[in-house]
Amino acid sequence: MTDYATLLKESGLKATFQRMNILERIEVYGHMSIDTIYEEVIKTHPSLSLATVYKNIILMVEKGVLVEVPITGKKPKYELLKEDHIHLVCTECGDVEDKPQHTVADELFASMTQKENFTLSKQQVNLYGVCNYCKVEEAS
Amino acid sequence: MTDYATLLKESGLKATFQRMNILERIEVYGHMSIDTIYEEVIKTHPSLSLATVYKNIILMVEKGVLVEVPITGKKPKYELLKEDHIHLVCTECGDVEDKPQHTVADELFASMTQKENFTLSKQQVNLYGVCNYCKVEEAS
DNA sequence: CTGACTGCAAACGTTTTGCACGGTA
DNA sequence: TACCGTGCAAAACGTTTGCAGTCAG
Repeated sequence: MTDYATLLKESGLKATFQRMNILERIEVYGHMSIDTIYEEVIKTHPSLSLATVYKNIILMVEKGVLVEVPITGKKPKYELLKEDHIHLVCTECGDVEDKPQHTVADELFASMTQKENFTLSKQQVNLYGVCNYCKVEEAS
Repeated sequence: MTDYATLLKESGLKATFQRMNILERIEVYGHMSIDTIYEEVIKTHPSLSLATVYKNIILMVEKGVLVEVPITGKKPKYELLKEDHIHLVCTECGDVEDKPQHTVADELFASMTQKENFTLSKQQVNLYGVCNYCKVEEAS
């Protein structure tokens, strides 16, 4: 459980209830779209405005509190900035799974950064495929 | 230089001038957004409608002629379906670079597919970072 | 010739904006 | 108290849709 108030203040943002609720919901769910964040937070904070969600997501991405995860054919999702990990993004359901940094992945990063002259940001290594749940669904 | 007419017909689509122009521009540029496709094609085909571009991109992605490449914080780009490769996506300028399939990457795919029960589609391995051009820009 | 495709214009949903009010520090 | 942040409603924007006319096969 993160101290959202401190996190926000360290990023130069005021610790409002709206922002802390947004961060708390994202931490619980892992990865959320704007819509889902809004729908979740109004359950406990019904006066929340969708415009406020938009403004805050943009702001918190700029400040590096949140990270945007793009999804093929769908709206992007947002997660808290956390330690390096790989995203497995399901092309069927859009679900995002975090996987710990992998030694093979490290080699790939080193190779790309050195040989290809392209500095990889490890927070954004997104591999697209079909998750286990959707594989089972497809078979039926 | 691909035979776009045959490619389209094999996918069950009529080979219209609009579609062939769209495919030709995408092949030349490598990766394009809807806007850029429209702006490019009207240069040689001024009566083209933006709605037609939307309809055709959606259709050709469905038919597997085109592949959508999601870009953090930007609109998606589209490329022709081609042999397996890795996408290096620049988080600064949004530019996409293709890199040939890498032996290290193959190991990563095998690992994810076997251990993690997640079937990777090799056409969609997108690594985000900062390209060489933007690195030079940032330094100034 | 016929169904698929196009272009237009309107409709739609999402995101952004401006502003008066309210809350944090 | 001062300013940042919120909520509202309107505006702007990107995308989709319906339809009448056109074209590829």
